Amino acid sequence: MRINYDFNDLEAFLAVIETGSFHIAAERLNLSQSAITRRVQKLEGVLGSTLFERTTRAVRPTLAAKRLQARAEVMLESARETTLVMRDESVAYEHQRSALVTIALIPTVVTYLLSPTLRLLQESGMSVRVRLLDHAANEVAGAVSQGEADFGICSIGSLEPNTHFEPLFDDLIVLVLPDGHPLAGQDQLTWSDLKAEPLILPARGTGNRLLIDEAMAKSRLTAQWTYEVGRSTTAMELVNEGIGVALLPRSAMLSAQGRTLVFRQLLEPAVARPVGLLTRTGVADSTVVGAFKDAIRQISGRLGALSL
Amino acid sequence: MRINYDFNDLEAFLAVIETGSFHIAAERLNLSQSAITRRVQKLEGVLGSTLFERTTRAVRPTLAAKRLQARAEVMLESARETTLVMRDESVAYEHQRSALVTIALIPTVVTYLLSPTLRLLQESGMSVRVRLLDHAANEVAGAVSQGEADFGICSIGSLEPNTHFEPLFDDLIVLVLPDGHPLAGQDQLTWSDLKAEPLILPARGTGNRLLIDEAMAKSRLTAQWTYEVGRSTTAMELVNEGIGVALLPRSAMLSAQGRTLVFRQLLEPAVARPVGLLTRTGVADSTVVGAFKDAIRQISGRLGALSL
DNA sequence: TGAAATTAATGCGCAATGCGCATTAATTAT
DNA sequence: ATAATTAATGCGCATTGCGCATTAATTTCA
Repeated sequence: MRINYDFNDLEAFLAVIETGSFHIAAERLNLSQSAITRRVQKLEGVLGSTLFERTTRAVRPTLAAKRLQARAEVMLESARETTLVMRDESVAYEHQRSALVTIALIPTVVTYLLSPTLRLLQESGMSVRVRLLDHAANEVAGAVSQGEADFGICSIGSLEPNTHFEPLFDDLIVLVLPDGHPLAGQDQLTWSDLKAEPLILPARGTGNRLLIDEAMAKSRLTAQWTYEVGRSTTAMELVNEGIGVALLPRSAMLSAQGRTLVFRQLLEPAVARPVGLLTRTGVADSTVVGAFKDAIRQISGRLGALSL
Repeated sequence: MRINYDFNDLEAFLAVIETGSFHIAAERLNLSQSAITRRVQKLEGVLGSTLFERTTRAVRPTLAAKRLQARAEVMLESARETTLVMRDESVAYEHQRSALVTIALIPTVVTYLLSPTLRLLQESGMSVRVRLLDHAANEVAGAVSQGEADFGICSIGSLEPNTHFEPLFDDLIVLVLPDGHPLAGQDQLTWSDLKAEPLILPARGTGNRLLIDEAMAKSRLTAQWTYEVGRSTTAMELVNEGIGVALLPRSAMLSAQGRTLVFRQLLEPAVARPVGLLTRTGVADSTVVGAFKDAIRQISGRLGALSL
């Protein structure tokens, strides 16, 4: 779809609605009145709506104009902000990074990997601020690629061209159930066992969702979800409250201790994703960042595979 | 501020970044390759950033380009939606959404409000898919304002001009501690008690963070955080693992049952944020959306204030 | 009631912008 | 070394956007 109006048309429109006059709007924007008329006429043509009921003596916005006003304001402000951000971002950004480690990570690895790492570094006397960008995997990759984070811990959902992935462990997709659920009585399940259950699935577009959709296709199931969530913690809350059953990474269950939740492996096919360090290529680590990575590798090697 | 680029420039830019090639992008948009080159050059000139590192054989987006990408996508989609809406094609748009409810919400209200609501609606026989956009408060407001969600449940961090906020309950900021912590022995604490603790704070730019910074300023404390996190669940994991103590909304503690965590109210000043329903103005609710909101109001009225 | 004042719409001509075609320059692949 | 590929640039033409001048319409005022 081609857009046949531009920000200057929106600017003229807003000036007219705010001043209630074409010629005053023209003065405001340092244009001629006829240029303002033409911009508004252009907008009316493209959008197919009369925006002002006007005489040579009075200008009144239509309902359509009122509906467009808020949108136009948002669009114009967004364009202004984008211009400013693109022109100013890099200097301020670089300056703020000197005393801080920023790690982008999927939240399910906090208990398993990050907490032991932070404890180890605390015990070794390291004192540094840590900013955690706890995102979904796609956003972790984006944050690393864009240099917002020094490095990432995620699964390889979407690799960016300027990043390198170092696997640490494999994370199985498991079925999360409330204790006492009929399916909890079996040690292992297949995807067909999900047929009659109200399902809680990860959001569209995530790597986990793609894997689940694939596995269901292999099992000739259609993905009949009832609830779709962005965060594994939300899913676990809903399971805990008896709303449904969820498909989640095994590592998410480490933060579920004390909950009346159980998990079961799904076979035919078993689904797993590698989780690891994501680093931007061509950028040297600071001493602190290198120490963080080494500590994570050490902890991961020590812990071994997640138990089932 | 005059905007000297337009939606077609953004469209060309996105086509190049998505295809990784000027001439493929040109094919996609039914333009010549030289027109694509010129549009990108124009954008680079206006925004003052090189967007692609390119040879005649390879095109790579710069960091600046990755930053611009998300913004450009939003701006272009907003313009497209505006065009459709103004042409009254929104009738078809609304029709496609009738079998699904999309709710944007801060995750801390899942246990307290959403699960009881979903259970109530399940018991009343309502069968509908629910998409949960479980975001930070600013993103909830954005999702509602842009029509991505039918409504939101959030605290009033950033109100968008086309939204209406209906308060449901007040959410206190509390100190979250591991059981057995020295400060856990007191029923109530002041902000000065935090001085010697490794602090886990919400991310910059969030409403909770602003409130906390304010309260610390009032107590003549500087915000000496050690860890900064995006999600309250990450904070709770870190507290549970003994990494530090966290400042979180009271409602977050409802999902901490079974954990060896306790919370304590902070006084002088006591800090609270109203949490409620966020609705886009000028848009009528479908029957299903109205039922969801009524159920939430009913549950909230029944539950009353969060206990301390 | 008629004349004056005001203001949006339109015609005209000129400058600016955007485009495709053809060509050049650069970079890979063979 | 040559061929193939692809982004950049020159050129000319069509389209778009503008201000000035004028027209048409609508109020205001004596």
